[in-house]
Amino acid sequence: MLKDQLQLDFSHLLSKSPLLKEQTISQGVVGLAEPKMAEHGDFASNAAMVLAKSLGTNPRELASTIADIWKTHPDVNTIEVAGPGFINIRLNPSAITNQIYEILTRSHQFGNQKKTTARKLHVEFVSVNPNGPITIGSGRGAAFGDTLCRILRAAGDEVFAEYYINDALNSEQMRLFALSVQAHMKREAGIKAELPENGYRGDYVLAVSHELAKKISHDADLQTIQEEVQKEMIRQQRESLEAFRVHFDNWFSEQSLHAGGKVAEAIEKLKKNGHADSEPYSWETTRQGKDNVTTQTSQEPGPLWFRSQKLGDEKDRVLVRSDGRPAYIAGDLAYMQDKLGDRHFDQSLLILGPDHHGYIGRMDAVTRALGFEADRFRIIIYQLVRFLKEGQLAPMRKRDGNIYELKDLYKEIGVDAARFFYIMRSHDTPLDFDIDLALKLGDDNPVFYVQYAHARICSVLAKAEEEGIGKPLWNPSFADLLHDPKELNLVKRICDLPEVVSRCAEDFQVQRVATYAAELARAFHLFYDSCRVVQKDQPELSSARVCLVEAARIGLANALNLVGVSAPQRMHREQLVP
RNA sequence: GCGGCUGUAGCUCAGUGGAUAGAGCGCCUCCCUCCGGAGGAGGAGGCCGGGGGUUCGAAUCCCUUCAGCCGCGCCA
Repeated sequence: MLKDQLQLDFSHLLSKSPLLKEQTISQGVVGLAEPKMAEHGDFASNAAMVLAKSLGTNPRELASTIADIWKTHPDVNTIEVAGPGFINIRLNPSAITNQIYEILTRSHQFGNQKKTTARKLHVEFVSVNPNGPITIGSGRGAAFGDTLCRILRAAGDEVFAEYYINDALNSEQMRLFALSVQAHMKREAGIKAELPENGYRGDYVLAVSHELAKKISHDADLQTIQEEVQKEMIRQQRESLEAFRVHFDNWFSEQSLHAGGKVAEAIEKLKKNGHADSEPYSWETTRQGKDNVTTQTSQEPGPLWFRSQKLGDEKDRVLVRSDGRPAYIAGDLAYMQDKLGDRHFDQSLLILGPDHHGYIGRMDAVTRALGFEADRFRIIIYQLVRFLKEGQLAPMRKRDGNIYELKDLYKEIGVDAARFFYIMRSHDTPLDFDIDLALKLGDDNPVFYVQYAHARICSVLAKAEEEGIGKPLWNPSFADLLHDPKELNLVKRICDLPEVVSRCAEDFQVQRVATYAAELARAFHLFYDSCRVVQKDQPELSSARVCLVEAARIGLANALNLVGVSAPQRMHREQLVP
């Protein structure tokens, strides 16, 4: 927006100057930034300090030379050199307020960018095993992943969100889950049945067993039970995620890779590339105290090894177990080939929880072994969520029956608060989710602060309608009517959105959108406190301010939409009390 | 041991190599004849974990060290 245009204009002006002709002047060299202190102007440039060295001049002298050049720009009001060589620029207020026109015009598209070459991105997230409901732990991945998808789309990329269903029939975990369910079904039918060792317990297992007993007999073969119970768990997961406003373009079945022969194909490709073999030896890794000790044994026949260590992994991996069943990584291999090879995604992003660090090395090896450039695949790890209830650390394990489901969380505090809380902190930071605090938050809740600003604007707009101001179109003559520092600050804050979006798309730090929303809400509240919008005796000013306030509403609504939080017309206090 | 992440106000955390370090909560004052007070103004509270380096300039980049959390299966 304004800043980009100025940087472009300024670099153009500089490149015409004989003094600086030798230098390559790009937008980056101009380096406009918004100073923290208002007295330093609307924008400051450090160009003189950056260029001084290569030109062999004094930064302050150079700064005043540059300042003289930029002073010719029509939007510049005053320009001065300060400190070690900063160039502080104050713009004509109308240059700032005229931005309102563009914001109003772009409306719900405001903040979205167009890229000359949109990347085709694949984003996989959540993908929990179909052996339990979505927990509050995976909820972070759901909120983060969905938000990231929305932001990447806004930044101009083509995004395909996919859920990878771990439904392989040869999965040990799923076999154990099916066995556990079968045992519960038998018990319910009054038949004595032992739960397998490390079997699944807990209310949800009983519930799903009960549900399944209505459809099939406990005598059914294990594969049928596994298929049916998976179907039911996935249905429940999907329901929870939809209600949490988390959308997937596709639910991808791991089993389809096995059944369709894609796993076998990928394994063959690896063998051909020389990255897999079944040398008749194998290693055994045992744990001695704190250390892993690897000893070479010579068992025959050995498994098929993926020689991932040569590709940067910490050790080789078993690709096909000694008994001929493919290991989990074989599915990953086929899936990668499917995404980057068959479906031609430019890049594949995989969002994983904190218990998957070990994944990075082997997946990078998988990418390389298949012959893809390493940077076409990227894992993003989010850190642990801990969940506190009544001051206690609440367990989330799936086998002790005491899980906290994502569903329960958003039923308690609402989807808006839950989503906002999940993404308002960097995914790199561990998150303590105190449910009691979240419940009593009410007034202090940052999401309400932002939503309240939006609702307040809607009230103002309704008031304007009542007073006959309606929804005026932006008139350039309004630009000069808005000159209060709070008004100018509000416009500048709104204008930050496009840059926030691009930066988030670069480094995945999506909490910046939440920070933006809170800052914009603050700028609005500050404005609201000192500038009355609807004033009968000043129709022109009122119209101008209505435009400004509508622009602020657009900024808030679009930011909230990016993080999957609603932008309400009004807030009801009674909604806070369940 | 190896690897990942984190260390910023009493607490929870923001922070684009830039000038005097930011918010919320909590604590202490104050502001509604008024478009929603779920708001606003002010106060107290900081060797940005320690040390070195790069730079005109470092909370931010590099190295090192300390502390905390997490991960390292022919499980997925």
